[in-house]
Amino acid sequence: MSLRSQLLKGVLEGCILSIIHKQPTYGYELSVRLQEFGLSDVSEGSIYPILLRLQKEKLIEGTMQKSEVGPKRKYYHLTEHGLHALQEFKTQWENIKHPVDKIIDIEEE
Amino acid sequence: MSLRSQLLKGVLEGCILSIIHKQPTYGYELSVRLQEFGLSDVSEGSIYPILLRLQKEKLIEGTMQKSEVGPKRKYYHLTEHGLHALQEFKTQWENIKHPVDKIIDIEEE
DNA sequence: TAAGCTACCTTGCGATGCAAAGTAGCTTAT
DNA sequence: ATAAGCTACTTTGCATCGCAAGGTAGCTTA
Repeated sequence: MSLRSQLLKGVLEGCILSIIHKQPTYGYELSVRLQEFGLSDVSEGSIYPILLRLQKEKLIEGTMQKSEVGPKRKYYHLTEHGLHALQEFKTQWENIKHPVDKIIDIEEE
Repeated sequence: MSLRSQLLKGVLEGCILSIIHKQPTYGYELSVRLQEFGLSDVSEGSIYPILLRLQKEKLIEGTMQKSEVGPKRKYYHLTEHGLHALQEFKTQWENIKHPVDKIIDIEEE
């Protein structure tokens, strides 16, 4: 398991919550969106289990909808509970990001 | 296991490498240094296993040294291999940090 | 001599990302 | 028609990591 995969732990879940919050999205599109944002090579084997887990925890809800150009899609949207989880993620992310950035830049002291 | 713990995966190891690189340090002091930087409540149960793992992977080397005010301390310093690992961590951290910050801030689009 | 700090080590658990393998609908080329 | 290729979702099991919990022991001070 790569360093990148370790660093993504918890992060990926938060990113998915954030993207879905902005606009209801389905799994396959998430991999495209993540790539656009710079998180390339996030496989479906990562995304779908997260979606199922988030649904199980009642943070998101999914509904199947017909597509006019392909197979049916499962669109997910955030619940009230999921919104809180997103805010909690943002807080924790900032709480870690700032110390880490400081620690990384201690060379020019 | 908390969200914070998940977000720290891989991160803590990188931070420890960075602190040791700046100046050879021993385990107990690391918990103090991390706290000063804003990573509070990082327990010894997290730090010592990481140090042993890093040593096993030849990224750091430790030597026992007498202290004039307490028990002996095991000071660690980075190896050549460890310096490469630190640089790799910095790169990966930036590669993830920037996309995540973008994804988190998509609300005001 | 007891308390309290310093300093180190070990074990086992829970959570997560992810590769791998599978199913199936739809579109386009042959 | 039918094969190829894309879209789209699911499941299983593994590897890894942070960390709580519990333990050992030296040193200093009350």
